[in-house]
Amino acid sequence: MAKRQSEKAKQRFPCEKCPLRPLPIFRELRAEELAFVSRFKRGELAVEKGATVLLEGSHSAHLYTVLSGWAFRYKLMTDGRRQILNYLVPGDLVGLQGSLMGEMQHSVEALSPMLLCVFERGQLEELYRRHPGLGYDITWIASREEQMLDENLLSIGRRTALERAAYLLAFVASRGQAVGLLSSDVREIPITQQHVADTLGLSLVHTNKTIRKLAQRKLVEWRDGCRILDLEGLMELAGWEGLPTTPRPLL
Amino acid sequence: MAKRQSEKAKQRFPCEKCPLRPLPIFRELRAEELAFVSRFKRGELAVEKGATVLLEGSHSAHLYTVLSGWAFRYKLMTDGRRQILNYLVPGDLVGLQGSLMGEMQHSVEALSPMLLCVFERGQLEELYRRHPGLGYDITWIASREEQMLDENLLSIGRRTALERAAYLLAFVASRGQAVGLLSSDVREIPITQQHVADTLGLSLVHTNKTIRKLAQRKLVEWRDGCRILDLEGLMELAGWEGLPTTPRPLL
DNA sequence: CGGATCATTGACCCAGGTCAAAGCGGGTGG
DNA sequence: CCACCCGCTTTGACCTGGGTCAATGATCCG
Repeated sequence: MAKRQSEKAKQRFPCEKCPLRPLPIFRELRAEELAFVSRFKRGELAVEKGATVLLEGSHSAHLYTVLSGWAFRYKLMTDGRRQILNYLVPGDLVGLQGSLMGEMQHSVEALSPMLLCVFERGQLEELYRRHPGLGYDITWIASREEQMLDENLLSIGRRTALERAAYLLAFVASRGQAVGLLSSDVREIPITQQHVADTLGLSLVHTNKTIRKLAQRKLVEWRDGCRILDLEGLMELAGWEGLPTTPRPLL
Repeated sequence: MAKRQSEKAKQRFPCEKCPLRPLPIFRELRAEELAFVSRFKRGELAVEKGATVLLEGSHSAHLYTVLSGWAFRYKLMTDGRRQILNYLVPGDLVGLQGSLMGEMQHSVEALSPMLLCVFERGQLEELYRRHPGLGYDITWIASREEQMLDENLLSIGRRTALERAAYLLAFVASRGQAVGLLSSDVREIPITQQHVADTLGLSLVHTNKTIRKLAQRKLVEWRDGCRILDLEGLMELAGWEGLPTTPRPLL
């Protein structure tokens, strides 16, 4: 029943048949809102693994939603120290800060091949004007990001290395799972130990030794990225309750 | 032309004569928006130093704006470890997360006597519907909080103890200064070294030794709270550019 | 005067950092 | 098919930034 793509095929996934929307975690949009989002969408952008989606200091004219794949947000210090701030999975907004405040204060890099829905920054105000409900949704999404950052801050500030690592892997796996990035087919989170180190504020060497301990406890397995063996075990070790299950807005 | 206060005098600062609004950092509201905010406001709440304004896990029916005073947001782990997430100064929104997602995921405590403007959570949707511009402003504020958290995360994750302390004090001082909490009269930030420790993810003892080093360098002075002697020096030590100076929305 | 709350200091210890050197595929050019 | 390189992981040896414990001051307040 797949509709034949136009020659240009800019949009392989029109919003009306968005593969994400049917997922149970996403709140349904009203018909007119969906129609608006659909017009709001400028096209799709495919990026390769390792590509920089947005660069700190830039003034991108665009705003994105992740359609598929993994990415992460990070900041660099002038001497090269890197801090990963959060991970991005399908349904997440990319570049909202830049859209609201002008300049990006962090960079975004793809962890895997990705597909992004492209929106125009300038039309955000119209979105708020025409569909306040969508504006509310965007605030909701920003607020949820804030919550995740709070928890990450708690983690880096107050958890031990082992707890931190357990928390991070449980967190990323939960988020991936919620949007279907992890399944019985695909079980790996596409990150390296360097990513983990730069997220947890640890050195690469110590991160390796810490992950090794998690592996000894049969909580994870590390071959070609990270595979979670025992999500509950990780959560318990970290003292983490898990993600809220409330349905969330999309786009 | 001042209107006589009613006997109850719930509102000593009606929005029209808000002492904050005239400050140069705040964007001006249009007349009808101001009128709406004014009706949106339920009253004022005075809390004492040390009081808990909002508690993690609660479902407050209210949303606040800080009118005067200092506060901080924090999370606790079950075993008592505390992580301070951010500080609040006049103009900041308190409890937005709770309003959007239901349950508060962090607590808020007053660092000094405070005055808060009280709004009703349930009316948020109406605000978005009737005044999309205000909705946009709220998203802007949430996004700015996100930026601050990003920077704090970088700090805890990648800066040394000395850099972290310098960053924190410069950061809090800058924010206080921007809204007139610090002046030639009042020069102290009302925090204890325990607060600093719980913000930076350090022990109290080490925090003390670190602050001592900053004092030796004549960057700060610690008598009865923290007094900043050399803001530029702190910023340089931390490798921090300072707060954006763009005008921000209020309420 | 007795108790609180904070700040300060010294002695000692350990989690995590740094340095250095291997492993271990996978890709690629010869 | 082999040699070599590259990106990533793993391990060991050693060191240090920051933690823990314990005690002492300094104010303030009732």
